Amino acid sequence: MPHCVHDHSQCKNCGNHYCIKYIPLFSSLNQEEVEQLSDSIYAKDVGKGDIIFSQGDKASGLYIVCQGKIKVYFNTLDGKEQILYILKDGDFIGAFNLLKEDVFQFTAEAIESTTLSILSKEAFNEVIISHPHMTIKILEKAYERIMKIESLVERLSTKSLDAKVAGLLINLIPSFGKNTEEGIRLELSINREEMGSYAGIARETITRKLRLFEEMGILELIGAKVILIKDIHALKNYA
Amino acid sequence: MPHCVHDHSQCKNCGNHYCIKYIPLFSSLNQEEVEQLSDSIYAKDVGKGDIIFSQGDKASGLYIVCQGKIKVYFNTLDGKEQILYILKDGDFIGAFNLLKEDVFQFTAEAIESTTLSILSKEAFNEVIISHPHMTIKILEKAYERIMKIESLVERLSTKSLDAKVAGLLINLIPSFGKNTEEGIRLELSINREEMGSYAGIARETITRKLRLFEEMGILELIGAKVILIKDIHALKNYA
DNA sequence: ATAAAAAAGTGTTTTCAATCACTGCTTCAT
DNA sequence: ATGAAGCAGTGATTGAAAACACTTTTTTAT
Repeated sequence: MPHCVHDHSQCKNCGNHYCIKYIPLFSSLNQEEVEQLSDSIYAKDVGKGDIIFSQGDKASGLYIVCQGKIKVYFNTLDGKEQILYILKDGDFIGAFNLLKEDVFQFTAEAIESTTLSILSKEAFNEVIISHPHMTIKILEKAYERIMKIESLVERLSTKSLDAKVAGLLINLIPSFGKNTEEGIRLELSINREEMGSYAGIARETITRKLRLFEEMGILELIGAKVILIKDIHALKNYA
Repeated sequence: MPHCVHDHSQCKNCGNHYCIKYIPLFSSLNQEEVEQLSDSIYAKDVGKGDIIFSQGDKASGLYIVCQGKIKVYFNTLDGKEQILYILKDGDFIGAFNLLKEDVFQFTAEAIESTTLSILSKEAFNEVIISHPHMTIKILEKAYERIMKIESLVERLSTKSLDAKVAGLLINLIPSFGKNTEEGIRLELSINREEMGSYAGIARETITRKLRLFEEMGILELIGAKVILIKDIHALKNYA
């Protein structure tokens, strides 16, 4: 279903007027440009566990997360999944693959109910040729992605498990964290297995290290899906 | 010393006429643009082991490798170095850091005698604003870098050491490999320690795994610095 | 050419996280 | 509401790579 341009009432998928303008990537476009683009952008709803694209698929579009969260991962030789990124509202994936005739090296899967905007390869190429300031915007996003993955390398290459788990938790804050009086509340939509596959360690080790941090008073485990980080400074000292 | 624009005789640093045009990043610029840029580009020679910039330094320029090789690494918590990239002729580093007011998260060190071209932050910002097709070129390079680092994550997250070492060797081919009749000859300017710090494993383990591959007939160790890959297909099967 | 220093190789020991095997706990569907 | 299935927690075991300690080789400097 195409995205709305003029009025909320025209769009069943999203709750915003002029919703394309609310996608950070397109925020610098004017009204006319937004209208042009709206014909090439389609919204798609996916549920938890749904695969958006798979390792090996030909890259055919730019996927923008409007609402929800997806994980991007690949399968290692030893049959495990390694998460590369967790994307939330405003993030996108697939742009760079469109510059070259290319195949996805990873799989994207929704970890909660998610609304995506999908821009076709053709429309994408047209936009970046005609809008240099958008190219710069994409370049800035590319840089963010480089920073993220370089810090993932940093976490993966650290031998200390304490540092890995602390680093993981800090990394999860932008995706799942909410500030409260007691501290930062992580409301996770990933399970222990997935936490492990993001940090590159075993599920059991995640459990044990979280318990360790809890015993030290750094955090509090509220059920399996909520972690209250009570002492962020102490945590940062580990990472 | 400024780069030559007009004639070899004006440039003591490099052996090419119009040498800026030989930097792939600038290959699309016309004569006039090259002349404009040449005032802002300086060449610098560094020797093996020289530090080009350090973790924590404010990013102040774009560093282009004209001739030679540099390693880009950071120090992990446990006091080890993790190599992120090995750059060779035509590669550059520091561009993305200039988009934001930013500090280098890693150190760059020459691993052999190297000639660099350094473009100031100001000149860089000017160029990318006024040359959209150069922005796209940088974006393409950004994508290459993303691909490289994502494949590093893939190698680091694989548990099997055989796969790590095989993956390392394959990764070193573009930097150090030469095709010969007997196979691919790696003439390394990094030592075993550095191979280890690129693959995220111990020096001794590199030694042992290389010996293993040699016993299997996949490669031949010619001294410490030369590796002849005799069976690239077998090697790829491991990675 | 030679000594000194750095790098590489090697056998042994140690360590610590993965794995295993199981129990307890949620979540989900009907 | 209830059973089933998936997820999380836990203690014991194991295995493999890191670390260690040393020798040998190579490189570097004088």
